[in-house]
Amino acid sequence: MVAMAVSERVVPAAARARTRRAPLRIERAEGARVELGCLPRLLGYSLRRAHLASWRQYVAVIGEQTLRPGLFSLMVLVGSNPGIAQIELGTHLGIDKASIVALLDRLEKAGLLERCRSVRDRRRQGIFLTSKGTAELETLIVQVRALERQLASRFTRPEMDQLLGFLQRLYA
Amino acid sequence: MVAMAVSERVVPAAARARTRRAPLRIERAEGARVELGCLPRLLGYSLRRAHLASWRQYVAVIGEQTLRPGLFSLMVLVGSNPGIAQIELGTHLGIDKASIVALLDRLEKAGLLERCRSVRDRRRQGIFLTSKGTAELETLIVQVRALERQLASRFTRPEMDQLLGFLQRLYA
DNA sequence: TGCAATCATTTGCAAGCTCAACAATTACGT
DNA sequence: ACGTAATTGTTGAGCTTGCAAATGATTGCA
Repeated sequence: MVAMAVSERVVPAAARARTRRAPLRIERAEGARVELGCLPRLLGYSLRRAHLASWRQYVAVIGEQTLRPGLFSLMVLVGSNPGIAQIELGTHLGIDKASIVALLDRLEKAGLLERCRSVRDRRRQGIFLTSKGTAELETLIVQVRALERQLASRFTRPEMDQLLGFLQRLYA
Repeated sequence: MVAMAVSERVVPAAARARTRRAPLRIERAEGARVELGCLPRLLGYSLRRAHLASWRQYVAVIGEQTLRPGLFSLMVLVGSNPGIAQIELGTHLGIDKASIVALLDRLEKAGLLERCRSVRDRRRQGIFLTSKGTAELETLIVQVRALERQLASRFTRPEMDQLLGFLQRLYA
C-alpha cells in the first residue's frame, strides 16, 4: 500500500522535527468519495443530524425573530397547563431549572406569559399565558402543524407512529 | 368552569392595573398531572428530547474531559478518510465550515490530528490523525460501541434498522 | 490577463446547556 | 416544637455548538 502510493507525500514540519516516524501522509484523491465509517450505524450521530435538520427547517419556515423551537414547546406546555410550576416545565422539557429561568424571563419580557406566586406554597410561581401569549401561540401552532406535515410527508402514517414511539423509548 | 373554581385566584399586579380584564388565573392543583398537549406528536419535540438523552448518556458514560460527541464523529470521519478536506467534513457532519475550524483547532492543539497543506491545491488542507489520535480514537470507539449496545438494547434488530432508516430520511 | 469561484480563517454573535452557590420556604423526624 | 433536610426559584460564570459576514490566498475559466 505504501509502495503503491504515487501521490506526493506531505509531512508536516512538526512530524519532520520529531525523531520517531509519524504516520505516512498520502494526499487524498481529488473527488474521492467520503467514507462514513461506522457513523451511520451510530444512533447518536443519526439523532444529532436529524435533530439539526428539523431545527433548521423550523427556523427556515417559521422565521428568525419569532419563538425558537425550545420556547415554542415551553409555550405549548404552559398553554396546556395553566399555572404550571417552573420545575415541572424543566422535567418535561428535559432541561435544567436554571435554563428555564432565562427562557421565562424572555417570554415574560415579551409579554407572552406571567409568573404568579402561589398562595398555597409560596416557593412556587405558577406560569400563565397572557392573552397576547395565547393568541401568539395559536398562530404559531398553525405554522408548526404545517411544518410537521411537511416533515411527515416522508413517512406513511404507521411509519410516523412507529418513529415517534421509538424516539419516546429513548427519552422516556 | 369559572364558577366551579374554588381555588384561590391569583391575579398579578400588572393584570390588576390594566383596565381590560386579564385571563383568569386559577391555581393549579398540587400534584396535577402535566398535560403534554400536542408535543409528543411533534417530531421536532421528540427528536430534541431523544437527542438530548443520547447526548447526556454519552457524556455520563464516556466522561467529561474526553472528546464530546461532535468531536468524536469528526475524528471517525478523519480516521476513515485520511487527508479529507475541511469543507468535506462540514458537509458530512452537517455543520458550517467556520465551526469546523474551531473544532480542528482544539483537536490539533491536543495533538490528535494535523493539517497538511495540499501540494496539488494549495488552498486545501488535508486532515490526518496523528498516531496519538489513532490510538485515542480506537479506545474511544470501543467505549462508544458499548454505549450504543446499551441504547440498542431497547430495540430489536429490525426495529433498530428501521429507526436508523427513518432518521436518515430526515437528514439526508 | 482578469474575474469569479473555492477553501480556510477570523471575528462577532447568539442559543442552549451545565454547574455551583444562594435565599426563601416548606416538610419531616424526633 | 425545633432543627435539619429538601424543594423552588434565582443568579452568575463558563462551555459547547452553531451561524453570518468579511478577508486572504489560491485556483479555474473566459
